[in-house]
Amino acid sequence: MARPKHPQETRQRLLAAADEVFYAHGIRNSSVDEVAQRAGLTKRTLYYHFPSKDNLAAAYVQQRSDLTLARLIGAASSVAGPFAAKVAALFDAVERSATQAGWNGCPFIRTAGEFVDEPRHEAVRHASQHKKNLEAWFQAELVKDGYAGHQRLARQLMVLVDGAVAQLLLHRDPAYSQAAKQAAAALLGSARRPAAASR
Amino acid sequence: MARPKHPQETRQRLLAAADEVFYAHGIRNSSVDEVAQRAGLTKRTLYYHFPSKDNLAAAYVQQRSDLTLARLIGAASSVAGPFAAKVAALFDAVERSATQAGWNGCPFIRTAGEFVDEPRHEAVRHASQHKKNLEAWFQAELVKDGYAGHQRLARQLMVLVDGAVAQLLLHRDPAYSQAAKQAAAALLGSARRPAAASR
DNA sequence: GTCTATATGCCGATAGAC
DNA sequence: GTCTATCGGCATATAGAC
Repeated sequence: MARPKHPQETRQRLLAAADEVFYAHGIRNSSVDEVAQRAGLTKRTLYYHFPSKDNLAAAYVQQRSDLTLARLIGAASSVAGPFAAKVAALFDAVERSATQAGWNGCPFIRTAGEFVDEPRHEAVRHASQHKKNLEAWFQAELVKDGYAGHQRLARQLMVLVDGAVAQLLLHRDPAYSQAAKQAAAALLGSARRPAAASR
Repeated sequence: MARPKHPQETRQRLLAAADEVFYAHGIRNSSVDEVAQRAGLTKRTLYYHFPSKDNLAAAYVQQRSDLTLARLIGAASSVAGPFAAKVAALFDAVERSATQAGWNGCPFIRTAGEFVDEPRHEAVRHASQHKKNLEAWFQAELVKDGYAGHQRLARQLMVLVDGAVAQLLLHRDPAYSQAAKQAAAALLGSARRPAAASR
């Protein structure tokens, strides 16, 4: 077995292994043995770096949230022009991920579903917070572009994104993300900026 | 322990118990002991009526699908007038369910998430089929009302329904189903019937 | 048809050596 | 810091009595 000298490296390796295993099979359906083995370590070492499986699961969701937010907002922000164009780019990024091998749905919705009988679980709280963070970014961009009804529009965009992901998981058919993208464009189009509408 | 004489009654009782237990905790996170105990029977009797836990899980999802479709389509159909009004009633029915104690999200999305590493599982197939059945009803109603683009509109309605349910599970806030209902109204309004638009 | 009792295996977490 | 070995519990599924 490999024996890294620096504890932070070992911790990161365990987190990377947890990400693969938990995302592939679900948290409750994975064992800490699987995670440790994937990291090339033993269970006992895992428990040296993490106090419990629940704590490891929470760290996994938190790390996923950071990476996912950076990827989604990055894909949207890489496009110049109005907010509607950025939203279209975000839906395209979602579709690209979802059509790749190994894609297994939204880890945050899946975590909320897995631990529906433990709503206070730290992993569930991180999952909810992730969605709130994306919604807050939507809202800030809508305000920046002068949209009226930014609160409702941001909620509708969240509904469209998560609805598209749910359908993609159920049917594995990109037609649903296309439909969601068009719905987002229609909603943003009909709720034009008041400044533009009054000119 | 109660000893019903008719096997069909016992089977139904086990199915009712499975519905409660599986929906409350998830399928993989429930034991057949829990289900049998909830039914007032023993595990051995459960295995007399069902060949395996997987088979029981599939029967649970199938039964949930029948009841859910009847309830949703019934709530929509109880409203007179155009299809848009029926859709609004459907979103209201979803919100009423979701704000009741014991509501734990969409069992079909949750099942697809739980068994994401077993996509051929019978329970997963029933869950996908359930969504396809609701989408087919949407499409038939859209055709009946003379909407153009009924295929895309039906997909968008599915995205909005499941997106609303996902947000309701994550945040337990009916503002998201309200937002989804308004988005559905806006999409149906801007995609008016070609007959009405050309008159 | 329903029961008690059990086979067999995996789980999360820990003891103690080095 | 990482290892080998193990504890106690619970899982699905089955044996055999009545």
